[in-house]
Amino acid sequence: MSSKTVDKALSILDAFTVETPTWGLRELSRQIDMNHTIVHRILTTFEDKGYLYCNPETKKYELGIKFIELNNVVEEHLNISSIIQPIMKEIALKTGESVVLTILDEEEGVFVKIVESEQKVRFAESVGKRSSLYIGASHKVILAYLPLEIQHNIVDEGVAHSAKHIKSKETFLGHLERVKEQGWCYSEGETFDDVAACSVPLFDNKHQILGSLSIAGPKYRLSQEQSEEKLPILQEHVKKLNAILGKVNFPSRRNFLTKKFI
Amino acid sequence: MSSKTVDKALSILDAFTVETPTWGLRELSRQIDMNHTIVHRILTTFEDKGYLYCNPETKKYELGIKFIELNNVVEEHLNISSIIQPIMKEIALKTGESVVLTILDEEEGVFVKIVESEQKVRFAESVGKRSSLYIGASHKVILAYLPLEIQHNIVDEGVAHSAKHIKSKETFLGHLERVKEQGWCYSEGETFDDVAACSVPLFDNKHQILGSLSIAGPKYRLSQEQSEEKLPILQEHVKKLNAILGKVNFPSRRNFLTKKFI
DNA sequence: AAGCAGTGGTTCGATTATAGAACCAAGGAG
DNA sequence: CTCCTTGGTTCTATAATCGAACCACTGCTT
Repeated sequence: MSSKTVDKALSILDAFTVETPTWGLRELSRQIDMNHTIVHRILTTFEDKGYLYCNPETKKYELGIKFIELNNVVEEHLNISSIIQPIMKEIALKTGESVVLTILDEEEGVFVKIVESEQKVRFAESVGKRSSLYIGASHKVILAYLPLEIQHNIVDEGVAHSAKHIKSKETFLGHLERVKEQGWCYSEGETFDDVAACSVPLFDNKHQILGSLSIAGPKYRLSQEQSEEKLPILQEHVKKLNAILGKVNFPSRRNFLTKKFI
Repeated sequence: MSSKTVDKALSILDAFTVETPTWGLRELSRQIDMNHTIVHRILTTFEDKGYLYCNPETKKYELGIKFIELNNVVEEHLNISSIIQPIMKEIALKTGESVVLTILDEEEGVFVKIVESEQKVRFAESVGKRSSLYIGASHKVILAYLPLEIQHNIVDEGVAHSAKHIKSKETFLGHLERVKEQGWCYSEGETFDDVAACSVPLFDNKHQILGSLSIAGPKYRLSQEQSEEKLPILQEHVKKLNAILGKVNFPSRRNFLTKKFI
């Protein structure tokens, strides 16, 4: 049993996105189809607690600095800035490309950290981006190490959305099989047009997939051949990283696996 | 009027800190003195909504990847990665020291972004750190531009906490006055032992203080003389930044000012 | 192996916080 | 001035919450 009130409160929070970062009271209550009284009460509660900020001039609400603090709690707990980011920086330096850390969160992949190369291609704004596992090398390499049943479900979902890079369910599942065999995945223009990526898997201490590390750059600089040249650098560092992740008990987020089958 | 239930839910969230990032059910309900039933209901609601993750082995709860997403919404809205961070990188490159962005949030200062120098001094884990305005150059330079009444309150607070760098209220207020006159603040070993910093103020489009930008490094490398040599670089870039912030209408977080006096 | 103390989690009736229509006051737009 | 929309408040029927008592399980001690 879960709390109706808190559930509503979190639905309200969910409305604050990169696309719509500020909301007026009436506007928001219309959007989520709730009485404005309750939206008002919840918004002021968030504000009192420092979770939202209400601009006194526009009377519009936006997410508070609190979320920068909470983000840090998560990053520290996942050892991102202490362990993972230094390795990402090294890879970025040696390959000259941006490095992306993707984490499996329930049935989706989230870009959790991006270390940009010196070259002027901006990815940083994609941190926090969440998407389904059938699209992009960073996500597909994760999918390749998940149970077949999950793969079927997610590929079905991709087919239903008529993803242009999926020719047929069978060929795509075969592709995933090869990805798992070779231990890496390359893709071009799937998540972003003109961007290519090469990804390798990350595992926890029980050898379960928990995410991926990718190098990403513009297509013209990161063809399949070029990325295969840089692959050994990526693999070498990820080997180190996986050895560490196997010890520190990185908290993987894969409850959907256990829950689905109970 | 604010929602009792949501208020409780947020108090529960507040328990998840860098120091105590995971909680068991009973443990947490004892800590915040709430019946474990209600804590359980709220925790599962957060979990259902992806805000918390429950480790199926330890049965302990921790903050979810969701907060990385919400952090990004805030950072994008504040133009941090698009506008501020590039300028911070340039300053870090030219001065060779780490650069810290501090934002005034209600009556406290929060380290919002840190760009580290190549030198091996780690600050990144301090992102999200929140503290009172009487300590550290980054915070004091903000305080210096706040109304005198606020300065009095906060310095009183510092005296009450017997902060070792405050000799007397009067000399400290005089110090703040000089900081405001000269437009920058230097400090040594206040926020962290062995760390010195030099800070300049950031203003919004109505010339109200909204934060500060600092260079920070180990004392031995950043004496007052050395930091004054690097000050022009900092000032030059912050001048550019302030010109931009004056246009983009950076959402300042200073409601305590307006609210206090109504 | 029985007993105990600790977990996480659930049930259900009494209690209490919430929901939402109706209401202000204020600010544009015409 | 009127109309419309805004943020915000009031008040009571109603529905969600509270919390004692409960279960099942685990690990420790006797």
